[in-house]
Amino acid sequence: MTQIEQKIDEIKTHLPFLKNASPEFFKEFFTQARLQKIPQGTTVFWEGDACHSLALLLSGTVRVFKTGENGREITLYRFGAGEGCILTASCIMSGGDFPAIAEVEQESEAVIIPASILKNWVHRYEIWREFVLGLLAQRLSNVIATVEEIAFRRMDARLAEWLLSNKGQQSSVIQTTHHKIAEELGTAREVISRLLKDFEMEGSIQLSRGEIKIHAPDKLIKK
Amino acid sequence: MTQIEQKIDEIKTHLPFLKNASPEFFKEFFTQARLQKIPQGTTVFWEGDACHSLALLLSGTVRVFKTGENGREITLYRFGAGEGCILTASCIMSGGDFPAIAEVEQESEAVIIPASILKNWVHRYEIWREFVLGLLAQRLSNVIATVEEIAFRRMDARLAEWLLSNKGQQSSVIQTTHHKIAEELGTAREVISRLLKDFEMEGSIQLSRGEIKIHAPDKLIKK
DNA sequence: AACGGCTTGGTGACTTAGTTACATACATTA
DNA sequence: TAATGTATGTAACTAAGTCACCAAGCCGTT
Repeated sequence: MTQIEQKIDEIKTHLPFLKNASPEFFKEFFTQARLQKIPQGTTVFWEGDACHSLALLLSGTVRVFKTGENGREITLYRFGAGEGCILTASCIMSGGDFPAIAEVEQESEAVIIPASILKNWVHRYEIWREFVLGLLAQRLSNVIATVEEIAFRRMDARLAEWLLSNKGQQSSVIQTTHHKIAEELGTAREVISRLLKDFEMEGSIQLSRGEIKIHAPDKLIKK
Repeated sequence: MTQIEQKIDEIKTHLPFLKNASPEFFKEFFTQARLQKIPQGTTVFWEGDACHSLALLLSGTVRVFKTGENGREITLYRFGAGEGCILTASCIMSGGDFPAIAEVEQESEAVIIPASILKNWVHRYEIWREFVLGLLAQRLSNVIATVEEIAFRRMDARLAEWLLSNKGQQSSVIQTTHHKIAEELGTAREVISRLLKDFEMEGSIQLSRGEIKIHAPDKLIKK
């Protein structure tokens, strides 16, 4: 197996929709696709950017978020291997601007598809259409779920849930700062510190600098 | 001009994308399309519904909203003539459930397209694709704007804005209840009553049962 | 080790928003 | 006009967000 064949194989495992592609699309995809490593911390899109290309991730994760005047942030969703920044696709198709900020959280390797090619493929290949529409639909329901979260649920419940779904399988330790959690959930650092202190008081967790240890997950579930 | 020709003409003015349609698509559209009147108050979709057809509005408006356990509601967006319930299209294309509730606010006349036909057209007609993708992209950015609103902006500012954008051109009177405004903005009736009272105290508006009269729009703009 | 600067977390006081539980006021119809 | 239902007012309390500042831990330099 040549190096190129190996790479193609790797890309296929990360972008499963390619497995059902016609030979024609398959060939064209690999003719146009350009591989690129994107280092951690890179801002892929700024709010208001025109979109010139779509990134399909093979590895790493990207966080898409909004910022408010007061400097607070809220995460809309993240995407990882096999997914693309569908907001890009959305604004390529509709000609609008990118309405948020997208930042690479963990170093990513991505296939870059120029905007004009993306649009062309949407019209020519069913499999690509299905892929793009599927992602778009999924994002829409992600963001609607976010609206529901922040409109109706209490902060302590959201925080408890976040803690539970962000601990490792066995470890039960989370390495993060109060500030980062606040940006996840769209609130202020002080609010998170306060609630975490409460959780610590009731014995659910234990706090130390840059680290949260979960002692009683069952107590958190009940929130 | 026959009655049918007249109707076709009317539909064309409400669904402008048809003006650029190929004769082939045009013919098929009018073969499949079924006209239907939907009375006010009808719930078009319940949360969790499977979607069997898409409604394209010729007149009237539909409100799409979420409800929380405590009975509160929040409006995600509304759509009117020339637009379709794109969440339907989204879940038709991705096979998911409808993640919210859609209710007819003002009696509507709609063209009903069965799910299977919709999907078929997406693959066959560029003009239909553009239409569907355009709506989808627009909804996504609507809902993202909603997230920003509720995550970062103060209630008094949101209420002031709502009042200003819901008054008539000259009238400056809004016929509604505090309860309905609360459901628009995703908060409790008491909060709206309190803020409106404050606005009245400072002389911006005047309250009476079922009615809000705006006296000093400039004071509201500053919020 | 001592210093300074930076990051992280803690805290109190205050404002805004959401909840609970009623009390009134108005409007429609029996 | 009595009864009922809808709309609004309000007080008391809890939850969340803001502001101002402090303290502790961390890291590099001297």
